[in-house]
Amino acid sequence: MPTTLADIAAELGVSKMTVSRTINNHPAIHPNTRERVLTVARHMNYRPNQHARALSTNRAHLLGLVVPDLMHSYYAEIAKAIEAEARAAGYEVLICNTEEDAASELREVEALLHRTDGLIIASAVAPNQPGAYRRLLREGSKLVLIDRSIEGLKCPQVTTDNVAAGALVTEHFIKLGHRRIGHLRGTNVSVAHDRWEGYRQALTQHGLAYDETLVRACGFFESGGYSAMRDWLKDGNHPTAIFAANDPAAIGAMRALAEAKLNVPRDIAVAGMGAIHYGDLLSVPLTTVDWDKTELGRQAAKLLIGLIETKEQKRDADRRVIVPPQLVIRQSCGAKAT
Amino acid sequence: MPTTLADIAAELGVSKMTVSRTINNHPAIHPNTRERVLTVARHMNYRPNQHARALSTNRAHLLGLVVPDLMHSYYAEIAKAIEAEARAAGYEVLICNTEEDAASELREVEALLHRTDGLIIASAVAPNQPGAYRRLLREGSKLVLIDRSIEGLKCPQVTTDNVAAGALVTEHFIKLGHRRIGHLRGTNVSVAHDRWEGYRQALTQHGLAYDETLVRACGFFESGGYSAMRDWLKDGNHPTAIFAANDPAAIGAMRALAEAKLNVPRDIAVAGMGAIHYGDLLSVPLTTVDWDKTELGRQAAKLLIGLIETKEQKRDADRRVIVPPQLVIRQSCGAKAT
DNA sequence: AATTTACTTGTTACCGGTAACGCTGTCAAT
DNA sequence: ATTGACAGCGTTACCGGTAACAAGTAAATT
Repeated sequence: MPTTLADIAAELGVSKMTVSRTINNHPAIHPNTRERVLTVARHMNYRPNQHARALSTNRAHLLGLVVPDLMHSYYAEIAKAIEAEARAAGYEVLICNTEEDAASELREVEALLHRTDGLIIASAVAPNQPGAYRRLLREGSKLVLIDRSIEGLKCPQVTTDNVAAGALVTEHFIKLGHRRIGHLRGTNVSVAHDRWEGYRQALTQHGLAYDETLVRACGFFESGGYSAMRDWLKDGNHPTAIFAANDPAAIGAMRALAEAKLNVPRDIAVAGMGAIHYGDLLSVPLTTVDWDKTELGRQAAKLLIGLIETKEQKRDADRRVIVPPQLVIRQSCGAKAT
Repeated sequence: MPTTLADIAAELGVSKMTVSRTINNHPAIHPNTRERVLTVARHMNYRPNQHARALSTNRAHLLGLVVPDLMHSYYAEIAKAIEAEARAAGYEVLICNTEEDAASELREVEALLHRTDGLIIASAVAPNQPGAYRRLLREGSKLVLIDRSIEGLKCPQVTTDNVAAGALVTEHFIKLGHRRIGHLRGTNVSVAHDRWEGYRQALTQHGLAYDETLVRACGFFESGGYSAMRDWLKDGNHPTAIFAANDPAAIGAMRALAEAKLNVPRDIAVAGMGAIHYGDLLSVPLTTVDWDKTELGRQAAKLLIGLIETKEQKRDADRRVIVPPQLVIRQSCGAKAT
């Protein structure tokens, strides 16, 4: 059985409170006492019981992180940054992988809320369904949305500018001379909508008509990009350039193209989004849009910890943080070397 | 304030215990009562306080996972498998990233042990320093080692056969006609030792002398592989084939080779280990050794949960699980297409 | 009818901490 | 000498659950 405060107190003939105060660096403790307590605590190998502490203080020093795909280096990088930031502030991080499933996400979120002090969520929930999260926020849960936003939610949200990101890619294709630019859309979440919006804006701005037949859904996984592209090739009438929902989808699309013996970028140009790890080392280095994922994670962690540790609702309560997106030109788009 | 058992009990005019028993599916509850309790619980949006429960039962339903590099798809895949397995058994997973730093690993492990029911560790601690973990085990901590083993520790360990894996790669190079096969070694952990051992065994078995000058340390990160290879090229007298500590290191080495305008595999053949995600899509697809990481994670989670949930020390207490390694031949080794 | 048995519910204490308040003793100010 | 302030430490109650035991009631047995 591990040592408790009471054990130390008994050993020294003082009260539990004295020991507790010492452990928590309370000022009203005599240096001599402090010394004696700390010595015995160390000697008895004392470690505070976090559950008891959490029960008492209603503070677990635990953050929850909910991501749709831990295997995607994008979220792994975010997770790593959050973990580092949290640890520095004395928090641990509980990670939950949802595989883009909104239903299981909501179930997990409910479970996590009751053992953590707050959650950082990259949500798979449709942005026009803020109901569940609105209720949680009303009940006082501390939430921060990361990567994907949900409108009308009074909580901090940390994202990139996905409209700009989508426009960046589309514009780049236009400048390279493409006129039939296709878009593989993600699922029904903000980033997919925004990237699609950016795509349309760029087309319009450059005098190109938006053509519905050039947009297909593919989700955010490689498998989705692969099957969407394969079907498109089978159906015929495919575009000369593909802007995919994200890098895994782009890689899936390129796999379908390779199988069809089509050359990227000569036959079809491809670009993704999110700057996956090793995207530069692929057989056809992937043109994409990058933004500072570490910053994303760091900001989210900071905001959440701020929400937790400040009593009054500060102006951070529904702060929006936007990290700027940046076009990364590599070979898959067919641009001459930069 | 969230609803508690007492709130529900008061609402219904029953005791807390009746509510508690209902929530925990205790059999001795009248169906009518159960129904009434559950209805009110749902209506009042009740969620059990996990800290209180943990304090009472000394069971947190939380597992800790300690990995050296979350950005490495290898560990992300393991983490994902563990998380799925744990969730299915009613556990959540707390993830800690150590960046291969043994000191911070031990610090974190201490902290995690007091809020989890047990840990799964891919340890960066040297295998001949089992002291810290031996003490924890003696104190009754539930530990399972994954990926990397530490000898003489009475806890389950789940790994692949790294000696065989190292031999597989080395033998493959030998069969391709290489005589000067170099090895980039990882850090001072079991897998690095074992892969090195397999390398030496294969050399000896095929009548090749082990040459110390053909082995250099590079750690387990891409950066280490890069700088080790770059230095080697600068120093001259490099081998015709490189067996790297793991896939990131192999990728780093290939980057150094590319910078030196050397062709892989024509000028130097390369192989890694661990089958990183997208290793097949690199500009030079990476020859590597693969094993079932999902199985690795699943087994580790099962064993840990077994340790936690069974009272007596079962024979699982120091079970070894070995998943078989398998050579994956791609282009970086220079073999003709398979 | 008396006793046993099974089923259902309640009581009490405790898990290991912490908050809030109270008590004692010392020392400076009046 | 009295008072007040303050430092240092203790008491009590409570956080929200659960284990262990007790007890009441209805059905079954003798």
